Amino acid sequence: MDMDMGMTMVGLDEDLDQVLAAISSAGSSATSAPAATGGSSEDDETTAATELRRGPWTVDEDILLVNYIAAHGEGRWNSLARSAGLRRTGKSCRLRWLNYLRPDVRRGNITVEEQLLILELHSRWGNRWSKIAQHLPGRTDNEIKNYWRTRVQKHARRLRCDANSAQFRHLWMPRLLERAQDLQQPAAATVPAAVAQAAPATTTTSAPPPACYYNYYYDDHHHLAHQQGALHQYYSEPAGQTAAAATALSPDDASSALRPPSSSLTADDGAARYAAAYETSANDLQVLHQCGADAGSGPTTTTEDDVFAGTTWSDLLATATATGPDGDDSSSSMIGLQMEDFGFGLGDLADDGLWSLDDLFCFQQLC
DNA sequence: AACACCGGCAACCGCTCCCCC
DNA sequence: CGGGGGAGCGGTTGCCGGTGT
Repeated sequence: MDMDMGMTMVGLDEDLDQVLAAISSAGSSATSAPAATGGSSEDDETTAATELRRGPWTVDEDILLVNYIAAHGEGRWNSLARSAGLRRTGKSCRLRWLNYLRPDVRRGNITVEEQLLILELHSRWGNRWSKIAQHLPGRTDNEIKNYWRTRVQKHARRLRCDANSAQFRHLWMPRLLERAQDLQQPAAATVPAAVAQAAPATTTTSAPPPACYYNYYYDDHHHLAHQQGALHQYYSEPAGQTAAAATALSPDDASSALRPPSSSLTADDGAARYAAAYETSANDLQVLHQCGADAGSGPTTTTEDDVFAGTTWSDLLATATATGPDGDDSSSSMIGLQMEDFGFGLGDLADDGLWSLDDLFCFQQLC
């Protein structure tokens, strides 16, 4: 790739900090001069006008783009790029805005609940990343695509099956449900299973998040959301919404470190756990949905074949679990998946009663 | 300490779709 | 109805940082 490696790399949170700091200190003056161009003579300006920049975005370019969109709005990307003084293609500007600078972009770890949704939606739609992203507020198609190509396919390789196959979903979804339940256990510990299953959506999200959640949230989301709120005057997000979202977020790779101590499970315990896991996941997703809807980025329906028209996250996940990957009502649906489907009981699990990748791998060998 | 390898991810490319004239 | 331009989508590339040797 012929990227200009001499320019400042932009792509991490600290770079966004630079953008914000620059905006706060320079104010609107940043819009007057495209610092990235640097041309002083007419010849230079002519050259600058004709040569398009490629590669990583600089802080100055981000500032130009953000300020211009804040003032004039999105759309007409080619003319926007010219008007903003950016030596970028319209496509590049659009991509940068949608995938990185847009105020409602949520970055950071994909939550377990989001992973479940991605897995289910991908089974339904395949590589329709933008369509899948519509049902994950704040996530971009690019992020989901990268997540799928890197992590999901990696897991599939380790399990020696195709990431697109029902076989992989049968193996991986219970694992994700289990993790979702694990991450909810501190808040749900005092709630009887029957009550938890019948509880309203807010039940599992009203308690303060565990410390690990809060740190994650503060570091990766609140911090970012707060800064972006300052950056974009037209963007405001009530603190309560982000706080609610914080309780619903969980680290993507909290897996083994967050496992509870060893426990002995009965078959009934297992069934209850899966049901509870499903409930808490759905509840969390509903909270996320509510936040996203309030921010104007919740699940939307734009096509006639959108099976999730007018649904909440709970409905959405329930729909996903009630219908098989190919639209049937087979036992391959998520919540319909019972341990006996695998031909062995909970007693075959590891000592801690949880599934690990190794567990799954061993099971895979048995199939 | 130096090097190699690999995963994650931002960005680009090519294609298709859609809208306007 | 057809052409042109803009927008969007999915696939791919290549850099960067972390990790292993």
